[in-house]
Amino acid sequence: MTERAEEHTPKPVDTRGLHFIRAMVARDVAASKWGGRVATRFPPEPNGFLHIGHAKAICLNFGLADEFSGTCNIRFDDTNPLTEEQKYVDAIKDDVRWLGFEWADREYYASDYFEQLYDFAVTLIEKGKAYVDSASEEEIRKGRGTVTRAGVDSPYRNRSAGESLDLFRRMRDGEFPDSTHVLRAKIDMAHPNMLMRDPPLFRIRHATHYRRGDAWCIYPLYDFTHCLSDAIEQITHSLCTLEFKDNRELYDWILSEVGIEDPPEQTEFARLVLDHTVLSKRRLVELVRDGHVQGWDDPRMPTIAGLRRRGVTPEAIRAFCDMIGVARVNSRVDIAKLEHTIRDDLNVRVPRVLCVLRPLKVVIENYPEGQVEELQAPSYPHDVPKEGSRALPFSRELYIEREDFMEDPPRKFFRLAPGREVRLRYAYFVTCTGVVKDDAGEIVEVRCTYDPATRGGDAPDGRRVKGTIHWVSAPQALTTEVRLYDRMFTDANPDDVREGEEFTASLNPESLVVIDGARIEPSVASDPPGTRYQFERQGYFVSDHLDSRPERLVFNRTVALRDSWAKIAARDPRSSR
RNA sequence: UGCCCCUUGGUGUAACUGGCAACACGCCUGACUCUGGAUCAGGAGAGUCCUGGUUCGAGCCCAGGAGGGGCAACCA
Repeated sequence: MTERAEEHTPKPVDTRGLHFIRAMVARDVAASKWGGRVATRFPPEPNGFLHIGHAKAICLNFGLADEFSGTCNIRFDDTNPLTEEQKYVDAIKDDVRWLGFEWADREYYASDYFEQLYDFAVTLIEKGKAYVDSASEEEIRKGRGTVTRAGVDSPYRNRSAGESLDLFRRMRDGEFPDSTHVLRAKIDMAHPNMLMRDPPLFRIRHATHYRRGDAWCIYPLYDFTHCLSDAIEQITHSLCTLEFKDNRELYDWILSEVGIEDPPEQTEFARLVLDHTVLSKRRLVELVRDGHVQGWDDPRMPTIAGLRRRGVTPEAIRAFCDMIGVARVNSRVDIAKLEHTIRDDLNVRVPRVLCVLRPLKVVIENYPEGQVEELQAPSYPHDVPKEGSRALPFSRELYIEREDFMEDPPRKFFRLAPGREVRLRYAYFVTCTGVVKDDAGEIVEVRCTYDPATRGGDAPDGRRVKGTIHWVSAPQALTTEVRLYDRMFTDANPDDVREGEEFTASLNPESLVVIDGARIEPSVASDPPGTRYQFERQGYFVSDHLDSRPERLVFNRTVALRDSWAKIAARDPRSSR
């Protein structure tokens, strides 16, 4: 509960269960603060791709607007011509829309406010609250002092408003090279908050801006731009991450000095930190630049584009953001939560299909050679309220998963082994009669017999089997490439490294395992790229929207299924040997 | 050696103006099952960073301490 929310609360609002920002907004609305209006904004800088941390901010800002019948703007915070590009604004808009949020015509750019920002700066100079400093960057940095020592006034600090005004105008006119002058707020060089020690407001940058071209050669800095952009757009609740906490004092100072009425208020929340990945732009850039991944949309990346290519749905991401909540505590979220929301969503959404990742040939000795029959298989399990089915060809030669057969099985292994009977999903019961090995002793073929009476997968005599395994018919199956993605880092916190080590030290060498000769049932042949499936007993997969071709399907694993057998095997060495 | 923020099961959060710590993820059992999936039922796991204080009563209030984080770009 914040002090300011409290003083505006005429009568108690039931805020139980709401996170602190929703509670604050609920109180503000009840108290008719800002006339009961709620206006938020999502303000990315177009200098990179959005990641799941941004998704948290997007869900928060757009979500609040929805919940309180308010508005949420998208605003590009584009005040640094050196780093920003149009391609990033396009990608960002695309990602926000994909996540399911709409800003209608409320698309804004800080760079559209340059003129107004300039005028506000003039106001400040005239009030004696800002001055042009002609010291070098080096001198200014030194003059700022340290966290434990006060800074010292610049020799230019007391120059007249008239002189500063003149200099500022000439800065704009392009008379001076970069870094020769800078406009600074005049606050207090001994302020305990470093940000209040006469922060720079406008700097000279002879650089072409991706939107404004060469119209400007002075550019406003974040602290000056952000609060005023919020004010211009009449934002009420300006939400940002914790590291901007100290900036709030400056935010309020500027709005107050410039005379903004009913100013927006900044509230900070903890940014998302996710296990087994990195979310800082710097780190993400390094991964791309150094070739550890194939690009910003590499399915291992925590970017929206990466998650999307990985097969994650926007609904899953939104559910995840709901689940993790919003608070002021720096915390680290278990990636299992993300995986859970992904499975939870995909489970009721996507059709089931049979795909054998690592094929092992099976010959059904008593099945007529050359015969092919079609078996009907439902696309969804009974507990998923969806309709659909497809035909599965069955023949004498099949493929099963290599790991579903063991010549000498351990305890609790319910799959195929010599003498054992299992069910081929949707098909028949088969019993293993033997194996064929190559010269090296490797099993290259499993021999079985089938029980024709179990067609469809049920035994008329009520006989039961412990295992059901997936399979495909060898002649009809499609050979595909399957990319198995896993968490990008083995360490929960890649940045927590030993002396002299890079964060890349814990890069997971198996974050991508490419399987070349997987076999999938033919029913998927003509589905469009980007179609999602559950490969039964394996996980959720999506056909890669860039690389998958009708003649060469490529699938990405979104997330594996929960695997309690793997847990048993890992826990009990005798079970897995 | 300054200013600011934070501290609740393994993890993320909740607990209206103080009233016997709840939910989710994860984990473990069992049931069910043509996915070792899903579902269902049950369970373990914190006494709320520490020490004092106020109070009939403190996770919530007060004091002191400890630990974590942010701040010294003409980045955002």
